Amino acid sequence: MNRRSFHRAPEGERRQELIEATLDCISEFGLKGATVRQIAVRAGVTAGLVRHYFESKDQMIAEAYRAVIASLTEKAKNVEGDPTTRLKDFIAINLTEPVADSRSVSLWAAFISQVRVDPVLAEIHREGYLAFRNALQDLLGDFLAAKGRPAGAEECRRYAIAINGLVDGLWVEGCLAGDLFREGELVSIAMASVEALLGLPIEN
Amino acid sequence: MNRRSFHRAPEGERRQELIEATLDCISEFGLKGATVRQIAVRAGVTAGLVRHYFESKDQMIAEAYRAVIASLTEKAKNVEGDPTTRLKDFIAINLTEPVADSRSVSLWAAFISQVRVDPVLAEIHREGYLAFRNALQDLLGDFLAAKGRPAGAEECRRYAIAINGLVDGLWVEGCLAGDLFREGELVSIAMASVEALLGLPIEN
DNA sequence: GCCGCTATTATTCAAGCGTATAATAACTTC
DNA sequence: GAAGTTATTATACGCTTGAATAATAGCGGC
Repeated sequence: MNRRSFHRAPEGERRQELIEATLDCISEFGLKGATVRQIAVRAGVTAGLVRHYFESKDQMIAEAYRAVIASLTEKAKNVEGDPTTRLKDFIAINLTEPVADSRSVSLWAAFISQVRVDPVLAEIHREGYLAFRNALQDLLGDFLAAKGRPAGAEECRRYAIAINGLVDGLWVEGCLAGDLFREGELVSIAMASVEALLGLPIEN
Repeated sequence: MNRRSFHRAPEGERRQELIEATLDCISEFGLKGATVRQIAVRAGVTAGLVRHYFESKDQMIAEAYRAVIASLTEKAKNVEGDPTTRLKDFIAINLTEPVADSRSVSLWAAFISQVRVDPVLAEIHREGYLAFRNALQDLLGDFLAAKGRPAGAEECRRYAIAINGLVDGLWVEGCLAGDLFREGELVSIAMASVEALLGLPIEN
């Protein structure tokens, strides 16, 4: 009975592979289908290895959630250019692949559904949400100032809440039932809606 | 060894109790914590009874999802009065308890996360989403007509998509982190946003 | 080219899972 | 109030789960 041959991977690399495999399994089989064994198969290793890299399955799940939030927010937070371009890009990025796809929303929903259950995940969620909304709030502050209509913190906050809600809602709808919308339709609706909300054109 | 005494409930009533217990367990322990045994404990019966009322656990879960969608949509679809009042109530109802609470969003997210996994749940989701959005679309058509600005189907569709996204997004935010908002703040933001989107006051 | 370290595999374990089956207690009917 | 029906309980079965343990194979240092 020969053992499988294997490759000893650098620690960081292997951890990342395991987390990626975890996310694959959650999106394809749901949280309860993401078993240690299934995850190991997906990562091309045996189940025991999981516990060599993570204290428990729960801890690995929590790290996987951090990875999801990072991938959902990093692209949107790194927009560059003048305020108008950054606002426009922020909206478009969040409603276009790869941020907007069915895998992402499945992962997002799976973790959201655990926020009430697991305080660790609740804390990770809150941090991510506030960081995202604050980034949008700053973006809006810059945009309004550049358009010659500077707004106070409270006004920016209300705009940020509304636009964040709008973008999130459209993101979910588009991810879950993309075939109900025409190509680029959600971005177009979002752009027009934000213009109406702010009472300003998003043009240079 | 004496058996437990028990009460023979009417079929409809017992089914409903089991579904309600299922939803309680999902919202408190997550989908994977909603085991047949746990659900039975919550319903005050023994585990075997589940299979007397449902062909399988999966079928019971699907019926539970139908119940969730019904409870999320029935209140919003049954608004009454003139078009302006109905639109106003539609927004307020969706952003106030009992529709807006953390249990609801946990349930919603748990099922959403399974839409990719289970085609049965996917079909239930799509029906519910379209019914909800179409109800909103009709509401908007009536409202715009009453305000003397009748709109075609395509225009109403775009408004419905945007406002549905806005309300859904705010609903999720409020349910997950209600403490980040002041009392009535989300309703107020939503109302002002819809007025801006439509370019009309929501007043009689 | 051997040695030592440890990442990885293989195997095992108790607990919990959904489901199947048989016994029985509660209610209906007459 | 006895008989018949069936909703409900109790128990058992085979499988999967997350985790623990022991054996081993890959690899860097010398």
